[in-house]
Order: sequence, then C-alpha cells, then structure tokens
Amino acid sequence: MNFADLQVFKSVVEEGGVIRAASKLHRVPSAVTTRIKQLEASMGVKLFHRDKQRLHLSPAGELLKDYADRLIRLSDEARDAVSGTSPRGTFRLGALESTTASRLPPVLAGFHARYKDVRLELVTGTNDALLKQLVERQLDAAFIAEPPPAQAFEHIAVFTERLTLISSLDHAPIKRAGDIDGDTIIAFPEGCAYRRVLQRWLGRDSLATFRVLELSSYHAIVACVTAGAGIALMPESVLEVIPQARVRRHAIPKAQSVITTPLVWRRGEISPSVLALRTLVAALPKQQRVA
Amino acid sequence: MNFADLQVFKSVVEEGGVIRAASKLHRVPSAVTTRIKQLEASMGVKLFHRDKQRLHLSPAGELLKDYADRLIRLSDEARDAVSGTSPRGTFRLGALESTTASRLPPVLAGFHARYKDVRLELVTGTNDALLKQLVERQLDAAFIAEPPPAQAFEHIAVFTERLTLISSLDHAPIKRAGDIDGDTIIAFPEGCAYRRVLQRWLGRDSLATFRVLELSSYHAIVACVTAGAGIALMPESVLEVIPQARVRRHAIPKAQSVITTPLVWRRGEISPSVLALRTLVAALPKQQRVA
DNA sequence: CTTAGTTATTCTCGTAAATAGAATGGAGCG
DNA sequence: CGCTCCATTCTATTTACGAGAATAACTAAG
Repeated sequence: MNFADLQVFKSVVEEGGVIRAASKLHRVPSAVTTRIKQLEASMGVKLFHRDKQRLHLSPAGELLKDYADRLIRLSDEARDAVSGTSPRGTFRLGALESTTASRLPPVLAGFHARYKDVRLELVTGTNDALLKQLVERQLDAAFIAEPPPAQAFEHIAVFTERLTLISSLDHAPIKRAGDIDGDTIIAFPEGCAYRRVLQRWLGRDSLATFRVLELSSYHAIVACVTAGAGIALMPESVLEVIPQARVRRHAIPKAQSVITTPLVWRRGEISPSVLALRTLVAALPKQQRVA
Repeated sequence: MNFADLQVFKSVVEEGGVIRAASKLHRVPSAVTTRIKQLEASMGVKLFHRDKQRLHLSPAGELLKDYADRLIRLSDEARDAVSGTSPRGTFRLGALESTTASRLPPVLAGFHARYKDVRLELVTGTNDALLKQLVERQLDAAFIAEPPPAQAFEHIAVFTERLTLISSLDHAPIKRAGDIDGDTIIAFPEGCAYRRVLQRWLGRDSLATFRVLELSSYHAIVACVTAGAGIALMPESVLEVIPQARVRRHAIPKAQSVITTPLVWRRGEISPSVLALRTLVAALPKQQRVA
C-alpha cells in the first residue's frame, strides 16, 4: 500500500470508472487498472466487483475508501505542518535564573499568546550548564550571560544588564576589591558567568581565599545579604523584582558591570520557534531591554 | 511522500542511525540515506541536522515523526479492517413487508447484538422490487418470496410460510376458486409474489376480471378484510403478529400455500455481513423458521 | 442484426526509480 | 598512529511503472 495507489483508488471510486480516473490523473487507463490490481493483491481482497465491464465497490472497497480519505487527509496535514515555517511543536528554551525572574515573563507571555501551537519548556541553569545542554540538543536556544564561541553558535544581543554589588544596609561603602576583605561572598554555584565577573573584579583566578556561600536562588541570596551574611553581585533588574530587598548597592566599574544577555542557538539550526523568538525580542522596546 | 519512506524515516529515528536502521530493514545503508534525502527533498525541509557524521532530528523531523507514527498506525488499521473477514461497515438488507413484520425482528436483534460494527439498513419492498435493487447493488442481500434466477444469484432457504386465504368472519367457506366470485381481492401492488400465488390458484393470468384493492400494509389489509371489504392471501405468521385480526381463515392446497422465504445475494459477491447473516439464520431453531 | 462507441483489461517495451556494493572522508578512541 | 564506526557518494544492476497498441465484452443506435 502506498499513497499513489490510494490516490488512484480514490479517483476511480469518485470518478466512477477507470477511464475517467485515468484522464483526471493524467494517466493511461491501463496504468490505473494495473495500480488497482496491485492494490488488491497487496491487500489480499477484491476492492471492486467486475460485472459487465463495470467496476462496483465491494464491501472491502467501501471500507478502504474511508481509510484512503483519512490517510490522504492526514498526509496532507503532515506536509503542511512539516514544511510550514510557522512555529509548532515543542520549544525548549533555556535561561539564566536572573533573566527568568526579571526580563523573561513579559517576553514569554507575548510568545505564548502569539504562537498557540508551541509548547514552551523553560529550563533554568547557569551560563555553562545551559551552553552544555544546547550543544547536547536538549535545548533549542538559550538566554545566557556571555557571547558564546562563534564557530558553534549564533546569537543576538537582547538584554543589557547592570551588575551591582549589594551588602547589608549597615555595611561600609565598597569602592575597591580591598574593601570587601573579611566578607563572605554569596553567589550561584560554579558555572555562573556573573560569578566570574566578580572574580575578575577581585583580580583573582578563584574565590578560594574568600568564604563563599553558594545559593541557587536570588531570593535566598538577597535574604542572606539583607541579614548581613555577606555580599553578592547581581543584575539591578533582579533587585527591581524583589521589592522587599533592603540592601545597600555599591557600583563597580562599567567595564565589568555592564553585561549583555544574548539569545543563543546552534549555528545553522535556527528553528521556526527560535526565529520567531528572535524576531520578537529584537522588536522589544528599549525599556524592556536595558536597566 | 510514501509509506516506504516514512517507514525508513521512522526506523532511522528509532534505531538512532542509518546503519542500524538499514540492518533492521534489511537494506544497505546507502539505500536508507537516499530515501531520507529524497523525503527531505519532497518535503522541502531538512528532517535531520548533520553534525559530526551523526544525525539529529530537526524540529521539522520531530513533527514528521508524530505524523509518520500516526500514518503507519492508520494504514495498519486499514489493512486489518479491509482484509479482515469479520463484518463491518454498512449492511443493506432487503425484506418483504411480511418477513419484516413476523420473522425478522428476533433475527435482526441477534445480528445487531453480535456485530456491533455493522450499520444495518433495512429496506422493505415487493419480491420484484427487492430483486431489482439487488441487481443494481443497492442491496447486499434480501429475504424474498421465491427462489431467484440461479445464474445471477445464490440463496439459502430460511423461512417456511403457510399462506392462507382470509375473509370476514361472516363469509361463507371458500374451498375452490369459484367460491370467491363477487369478492374484492385485497393485495399488495404488482410485484408481490404472494399475489402471483393467488393468481395461480385462481387459474388466471391476471386479476383483471376481479375487483382489486391494492394496499401496501398488512395492517391495512387485515383491517379491510375484517370490515368485509374483500378477501386476501397472506402468511399465517403475519396474522399471528396481528392479534386484533378477527378474520376467517380458508385453507388452500399445500402445493400453492407452502412458500419458502430464501435469503438471496448476488452470485460470488457474498460479503462478510451476508455470510454472517447466512450463518446466523441457518442456525435458527425450527420454530423460528416454520409456521 | 449490424455497427459504432463504450468499457476494462492484457501485453510488450522503453524509461524511470530504487537498491546493492564498493569507495570516500570525517570523527572518536586507545 | 592505527583501528573502528559513521554517513555519504558513485556506479551498475535490478525492479517497478507508465505508455501505447491490441483485445474482449457490452450497449445503444441505425
């Protein structure tokens, strides 16, 4: 059984004869007969009764007619779905915890409203973890913290973040790296790009000489900083969505503090969903893109 | 797009590679590659991303995988349905008014209970009308009143009817054809086999010299006979299902009065439904088959 | 009754499509 | 570096398909 045979069979039934079906299909009658005979042989059932040089649908033929219609309709639908460029299916998107908390909600709401045939799966993780999942094809795209290696990825800059150092309200002003001597560093686990920014500002290869408290939630970090447990570096946009944060902010130089959040995907594998998201975020007004 | 291509595609996805798919399908890897490439070309979309000599499903491929599964499942279902011999679909059955009234109800109930996938359409009509519809394939089978022409039909005897002449209760006994002189004949319209039986008993080619009242319902005929409007010939089994009938019965010779009702179908075109019905009625207990 | 016009089918033949088999070129591993 | 595994390309052979002519069976009109 194949679609060509079913199409021929369907035409014979609908046109009511081999010759009419043949002319409709731009075939010669003998070709149509051969196709029907082969279909009958492959099914092991006579699809038509031959009587006085006329064809009449047999009960088995009537049954097959229904299935032929359904199969042809479904295959057309498959064609449309697959060759169509409008987003559908599952879209696996990765994002940093910070981006998820501050920037993403309105973007995802807009995407979801516009592309109802897409099932959106959002995965949060650190910069490095997301990149790893991207290469392993567990993600279609991700919002991360640094421009990725150009040979394997493509990206567009989307958000601009301003990182700021925060401490408890009663902490002394912090101007230089030396001012935080003795403080505990509160940060995301290894793999977080913001943590590397902090290392660079401190002029260190690692945070080994500091006491470090690793937390996986900005709410937890802010709560600990407020309580005087230590200091942390985070995007100001995140602080804005935690209104209960009662912390003191300490500016660090723009060279380190200004970060762009790119949307990243595997080179040459941009899917309709990613394309749609890219278009959508590129059209975002400035106040939704920079702090 | 055809089923072979979809099957190959499905195997590549499920087996996770061209070589494994090829060995499963008893094909050579190059054949599989060619098939996939052609499928991609016909769809106008890349189904896989090629990366480091490995294949990974693209979003379009994931979509097609779903459709391929559904299409293959549906085609298997079609195969089962069509090549299967258990009754399904529509079963168009014809029967005489008399058979429908007296014998058929329990038979049809049994058939319906047993073959739930069959939509039963019952058409009533005279012997000749049913035979005509059978020839024209508007019916799959029919219960009629006479054995049909053997070159075009097959049949089995199912019911045995005893025809009886009925009149009003105050009518004089009827022994011979001569006794009904002056009475109106009440009968079904032309085409009814019972009417021809009456003609034979009367020894006539037609009923032209009698006054004839043509009715299309046994209830109407019985009512008119009861009222003394005339006499009629009908199966005793029909009288039994009209308990309110207050008529006098007059026996006629068995040679004319005993009628067998065959189930008839077109020669060589017995469908699963007809086969099932034939088996069912052949197994009927005697009291449901003879008066 | 014959003839012209249907119908589906069978047959042969050339072409198009699919497969097999060998060869090629990366990529990963010890 | 050699070995293995992978997908792919190329070419020859086999297979499948459709065209076209011829046939057989039937219908309707002259």
